Amino acid sequence: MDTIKPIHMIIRDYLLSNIQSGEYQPGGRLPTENELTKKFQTSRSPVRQALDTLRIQGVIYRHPGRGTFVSPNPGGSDAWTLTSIRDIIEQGFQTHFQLHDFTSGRTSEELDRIFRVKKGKFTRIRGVRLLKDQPLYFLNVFLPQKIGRKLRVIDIADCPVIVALEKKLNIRLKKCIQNISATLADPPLARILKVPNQSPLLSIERFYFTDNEETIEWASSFCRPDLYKYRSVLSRG
Amino acid sequence: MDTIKPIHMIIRDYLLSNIQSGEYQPGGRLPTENELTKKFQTSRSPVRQALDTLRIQGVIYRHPGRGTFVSPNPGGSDAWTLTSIRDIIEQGFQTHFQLHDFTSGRTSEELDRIFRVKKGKFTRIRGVRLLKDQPLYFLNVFLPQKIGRKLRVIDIADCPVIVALEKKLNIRLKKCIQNISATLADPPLARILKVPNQSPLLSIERFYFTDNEETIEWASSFCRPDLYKYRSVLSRG
DNA sequence: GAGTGGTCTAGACCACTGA
DNA sequence: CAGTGGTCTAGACCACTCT
Repeated sequence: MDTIKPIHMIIRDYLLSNIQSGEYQPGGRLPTENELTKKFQTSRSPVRQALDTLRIQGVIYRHPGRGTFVSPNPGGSDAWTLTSIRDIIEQGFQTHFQLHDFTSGRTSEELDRIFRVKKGKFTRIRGVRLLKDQPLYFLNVFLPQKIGRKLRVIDIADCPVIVALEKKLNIRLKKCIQNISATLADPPLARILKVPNQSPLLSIERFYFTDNEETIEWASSFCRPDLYKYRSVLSRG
Repeated sequence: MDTIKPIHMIIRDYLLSNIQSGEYQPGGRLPTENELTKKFQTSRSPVRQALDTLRIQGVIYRHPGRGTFVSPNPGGSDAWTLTSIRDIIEQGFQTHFQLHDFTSGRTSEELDRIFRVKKGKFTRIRGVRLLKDQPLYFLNVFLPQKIGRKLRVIDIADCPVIVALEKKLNIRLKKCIQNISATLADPPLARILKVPNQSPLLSIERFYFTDNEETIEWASSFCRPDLYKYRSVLSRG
């Protein structure tokens, strides 16, 4: 926490926490821009910036002449809504990670290609993420070894890997690209996830980037489709 | 086209088309805010609004002090990047739809729940979307019958259903919520998609909403994971 | 008519990067 | 140092909605 938070983020977080707490009900009306400028003693710009962020994430919707409203069903059902890196982090804190192994010194041409290096060495972290002792997904994370060796098992025991990178090593993740596909559970995966052999699995691959578009982490996960549904919101460009 | 396009959309489309045409190369630098304000004879606000939109969609990234750059690999590989409703529409135009059937008068309690009505009647459209004669996914669309009966087969022959709704019926779609999961191909689906029985399929369910958060269309699709990969971009909230 | 959000103007100060 | 993007101010006009 070396920098102060801009006003638009303060307003965004204020609204978000009031929506999550139920202060503003789904379908209910939010304060108008005018009211927010008065409440936070600011101008329209930061207020609109906060509201734009929430609208893009599908949290609210707005209608000229009528007002701003909370979108129905923000996360009510069993689906995980992931619209920003914040959501991935929050998901990590709401679930529990069971570490399988944590090894260093691995090499592969595929990893060289992903991280755009030559004959690199990498650290691999594998484990299962659980919700109430139910396995949600199997996770397979690769980091450049020069970064991975600075991490200890204790660092990733109670927080997501990306949070450990940010807090311990002060690496700021700026962007994440996801590829989503479907696959079948082979016998080891089936055993780990407690599903029948040859079950369908949701396969999510994530590339994490820093400020400079450097790839800093590659994660591949295999999710139980009955327990883990992926939800996203698209709006008008 | 009854309304004029705001400046920020003009700028956004200008940049987008120059990126897609290769005028601005991946990793290359875009004009600065200052240059864009001069080029379009406008102030910073609409310029920033255009750039913010593109950044959220992962098309560009920005760095204080350095400039604005085109993100690498915007859609280069075989994955479909869907970050807005525009992308879904564009995907529809880049592929071909083979209609299977188009029926009206269907009822079901599940549909009543989805469209928040009581004992409603619905129109169902089913078919396959192809790329170069290869089946990408099987599509199953439901609309309220009062809307569906205004559509003719010809209306959806050469454009996506959502475009037909907008052009023919002047219904403006504002938001789309997607649920993504994985499932297995049953024999009929396997035959249609030309994959082995019990193959894994990516299952994408989409709810389309109007201005007023009214559900106007429900679409369920089953995608071949080898030909259809779903990609999305997450950024810092 | 009063209020809403959408758009836009014309300034300002800041931290940061590169030469 | 001049230039970049990030943030913010204090206005303005518009189309739309509600009553």
